[in-house]
Amino acid sequence: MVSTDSGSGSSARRKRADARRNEETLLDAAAAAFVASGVDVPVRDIAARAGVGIGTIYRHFPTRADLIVAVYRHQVEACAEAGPALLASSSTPHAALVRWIDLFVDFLVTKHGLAEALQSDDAAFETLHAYFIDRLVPVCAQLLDAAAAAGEIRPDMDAYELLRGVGNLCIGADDNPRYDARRLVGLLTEGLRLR
Amino acid sequence: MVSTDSGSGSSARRKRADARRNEETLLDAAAAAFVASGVDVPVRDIAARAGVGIGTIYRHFPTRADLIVAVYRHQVEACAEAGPALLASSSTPHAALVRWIDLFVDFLVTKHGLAEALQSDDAAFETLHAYFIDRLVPVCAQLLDAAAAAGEIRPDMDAYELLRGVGNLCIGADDNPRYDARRLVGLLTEGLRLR
DNA sequence: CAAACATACGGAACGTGGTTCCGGATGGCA
DNA sequence: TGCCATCCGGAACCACGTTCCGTATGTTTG
Repeated sequence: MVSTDSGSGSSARRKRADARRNEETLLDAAAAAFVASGVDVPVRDIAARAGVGIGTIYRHFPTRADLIVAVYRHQVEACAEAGPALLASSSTPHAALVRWIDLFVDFLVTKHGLAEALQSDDAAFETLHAYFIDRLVPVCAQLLDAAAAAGEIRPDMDAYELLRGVGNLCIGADDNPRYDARRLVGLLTEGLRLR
Repeated sequence: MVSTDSGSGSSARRKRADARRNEETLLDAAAAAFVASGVDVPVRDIAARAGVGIGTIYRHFPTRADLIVAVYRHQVEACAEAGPALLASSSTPHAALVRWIDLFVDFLVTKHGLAEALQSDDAAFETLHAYFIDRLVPVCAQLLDAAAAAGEIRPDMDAYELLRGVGNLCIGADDNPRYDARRLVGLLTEGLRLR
């Protein structure tokens, strides 16, 4: 589905060996650079870290967003797949929703600058934005629907809006002891509740 | 208190006439540019609009943050002063808090890019950040205290955290019909409520 | 009124970071 | 081994913030 033509792709023509090697190296270098300096680390730094030229990055990942998506794809997929699982294993749909959102928040606040990039209106991040929305909004909608059907939350909440809100609340959450995104998100889900 | 040495300042030495004129022109040009292209409009554009050189901007406003603060100072002051007034005129402290936050949200969502700049960790925006915090956190704290004393909200909410949260929720709120910051902020204040 | 000085102006120039482009290198294959 | 498609490196270009200094102009003083 999500054409991962890298790695051991079999469809289309096989890429040259050095190209595949470089793609791997780049993903590792980017992941390390993101941890060290945030997702807005200069492209040149990633290239240097990987020991390749700048052009090589752009050939493999046409935009910075593609690189970010590639680095975090596994984790986003895991988050998306956790939705239905939580719905099945939690005591109530609302509990599942809260836990799932916690998962999302945990993911965002531990990736320096990712929440910022996600909400940026810079055209370069369009792909990133689209990927998160495409993958996570349906999951969130399913959880919201279940909770609404169970009469636990107000029925008029839009999944896209909620996810953006949560994402926004995660901005600036790292290294700021005075700002606890989790608490605010908790307030939000509490406000969602019907009473 | 907030030394506005421009305009008709009397303390210290009087600035040269052309300098005072330019400062006025720049404030007008910046305000217009912010409306037209957001607060992150290129400095050169503001200079061109004002018909002055780039150096002139930097002499009057050493950082972009200083310019933004100067442009919006009146509105921020008005918002700050509205706090006690609302507390006196509203039926309950919680109502006053909600109305005051609405005021703040209205201000932020109508200034393209201001919410983003406010939460940016860019060192250049330090002054902007500090000004908003200094001026608005005490007001918000007063409203929170009153509502907490009245037993209307949970007593453990920090004013700084709440303001940052609200500010974050305002990011990307303009020209996006799918994202209504006001509704999410409403959810937040609802979640604050004791029940 | 004019000289002399302080103050302010304009914009070239520099640093940084993203992105493009193309001459040269190199893996895959006959 | 030789050829060609593919890929690599990094110089070069663009956009933007910011600095710096030679020049211009308001202001003061003789």
